[in-house]
Amino acid sequence: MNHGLTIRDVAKAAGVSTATVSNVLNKTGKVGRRTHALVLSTVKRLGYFPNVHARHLASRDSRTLGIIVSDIENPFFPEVIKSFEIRARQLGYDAILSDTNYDPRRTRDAAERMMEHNVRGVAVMTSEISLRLIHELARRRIAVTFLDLAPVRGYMSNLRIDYFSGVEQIVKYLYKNGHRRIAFVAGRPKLKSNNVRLEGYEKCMRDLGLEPGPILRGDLRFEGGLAAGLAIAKHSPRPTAVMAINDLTAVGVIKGLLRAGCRVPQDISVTGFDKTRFAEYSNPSITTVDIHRDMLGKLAADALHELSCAADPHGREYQVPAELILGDSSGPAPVE
Amino acid sequence: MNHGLTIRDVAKAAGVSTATVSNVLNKTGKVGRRTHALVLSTVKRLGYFPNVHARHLASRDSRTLGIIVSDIENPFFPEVIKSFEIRARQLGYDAILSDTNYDPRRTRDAAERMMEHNVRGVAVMTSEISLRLIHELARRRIAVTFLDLAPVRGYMSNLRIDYFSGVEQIVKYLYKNGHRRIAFVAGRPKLKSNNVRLEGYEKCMRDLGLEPGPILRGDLRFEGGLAAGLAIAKHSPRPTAVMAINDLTAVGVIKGLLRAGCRVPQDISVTGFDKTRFAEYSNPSITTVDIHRDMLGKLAADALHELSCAADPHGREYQVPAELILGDSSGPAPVE
DNA sequence: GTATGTTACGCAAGCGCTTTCATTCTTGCC
DNA sequence: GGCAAGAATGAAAGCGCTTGCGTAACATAC
Repeated sequence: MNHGLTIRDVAKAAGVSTATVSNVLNKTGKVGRRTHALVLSTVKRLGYFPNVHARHLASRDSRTLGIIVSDIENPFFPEVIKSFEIRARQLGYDAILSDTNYDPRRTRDAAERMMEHNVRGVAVMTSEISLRLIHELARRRIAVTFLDLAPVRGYMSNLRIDYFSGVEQIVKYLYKNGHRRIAFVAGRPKLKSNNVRLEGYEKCMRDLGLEPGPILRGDLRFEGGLAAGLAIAKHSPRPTAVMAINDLTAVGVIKGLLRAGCRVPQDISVTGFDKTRFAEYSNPSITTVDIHRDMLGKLAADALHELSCAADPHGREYQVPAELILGDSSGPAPVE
Repeated sequence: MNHGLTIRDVAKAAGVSTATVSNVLNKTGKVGRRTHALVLSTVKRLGYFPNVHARHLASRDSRTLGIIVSDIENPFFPEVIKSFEIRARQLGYDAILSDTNYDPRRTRDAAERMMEHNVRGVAVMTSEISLRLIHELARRRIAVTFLDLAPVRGYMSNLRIDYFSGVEQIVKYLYKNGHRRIAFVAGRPKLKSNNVRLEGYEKCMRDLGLEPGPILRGDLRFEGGLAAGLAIAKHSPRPTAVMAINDLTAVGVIKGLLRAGCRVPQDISVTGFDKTRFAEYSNPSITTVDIHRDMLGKLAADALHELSCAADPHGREYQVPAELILGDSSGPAPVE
């Protein structure tokens, strides 16, 4: 299947040894100026590209980082992936991506793929991963970063999004605008990041002397938001504000409310979370929380680099701030 | 960097040769039942995973397909990527993804990455690729599929989305609803797929005895649509319908129109293209055209598989149909 | 001129696997 | 029981590259 040139072809054409070509390509600085230039021009003239597989095998180092996400179609991930890849490349790594589609079996496959590729590290951005796999990765000394999941250990770092602060900012903002009955549309009860937000909401409400609720079930998607929106419109007494677990849910909630004849934000304010493009492009645009997804990908790559290079790796916790972004979906509570 | 087990460890533990282990793992059928089972259980017990790099090197076959997209954050791509990867895996390939961010230099990098990885084939889903690179790929006998771009040749197939039919369906639908002044918001003039839509619009309009225009410049993104929407609202005589080059543009157009005090669809109908989630989740939801992105990814993988396996490869043209999807952003033309 | 240090380069081993081909083991049959 | 044919297994070469080490070439100091 390989119809390309080998390093030997280049060496022969340049009249040097393969070692010299290799040294030039890897910039080890062991080659003289003249030879260096000669080799480089020969490489270019022939259109030679080194074979990564051979390179990785010989150097016993894949210089590859992996990223496992649960759903590339979830607007949360593309930006994370992009910044991860850009940062990985800057650091000299190749990056490979696996999508698990929220399926534990495919998460297994993804982790195995990472092991087969002998990656230096892998950013696990899904919660469907089993403890067994995590141990397997640790056993092979593959660096790992998690998202709001694991305690830090030798080869494992953790990226912690400050969900609580984000939720707190929303609740306080709504409170300041006169809202007292604030509903919450939840996501998947099994997801830790979801629960953090839900619990944060409950705590903040109580701290302000408000009774949490109603709390509706969602599914992190448009459909769940839609159903919740329809339900909230009929709820009595009707909440004056709805906090949705994420933007997609908020979009659904708004649609449901509009369909039920409620105006947003005049009758009911709605907030989202995550600052996806939906928040900006929605009509009305959505008040949401920016959790800096681009920083997330970059940090993950940095963390993996650090872990995999350290002689005595020491997992760290990275904190990613959350920031309230005001949109047109929220405003003062209606006078009663 | 490699702390894993090798095939030799497995062979030793099972008391067989490495050749036998390899034969078991590759299911060549040359190994007896008893030995087969023994090896398999040993592999499992030890937690062994073969090293892809060594495997690819030795077999001279990467069994890898690549996909190059221009922007993973563009909602057009994630679904394509996903179906591509799923299909590739079904066919026994590893899939690698590169994002070019619309940058010709990064497109170069991406193509080089594909060569370094010795991929069997690559799906090029961006138009920033140079002829030189295409030739380089052909020289290495790497199968290629393009999106509405290249003529088919030996190692190259083409996926053609039936944009014309999609545009035609929209124009006829609007015409039937009484619209006579139909504006168009274009994308990037250099993109062939954009021009096909624009020219299709002009032709359809003329065929119906209508004068095309006004034609506004967009950028395929929200911002361009927003500007166009604001401009159209002031246009005199005001169009009763706006066809946007894609959904994101349509979202912007709607926002612009609303901001300028036009109601959608009562005053002006708006249509999009591509059936991204934005179309569905927008308020109002957008009348758009489904170009079956999932089919696109799957077809690309199939096409590459076919090309790379054929003894005498023969590029083909694959046709992907377009389908009108009605939303709430369009309706009868206002009576004048 | 020899001894010493430095730089530039080549030799060759070997990364973990596949694959060819030779060898050994079964099995059936006369 | 002996033998050929076929099935099962192993030995070893080699994929394209990196890298440790050795050597040649040259400059410098005595």
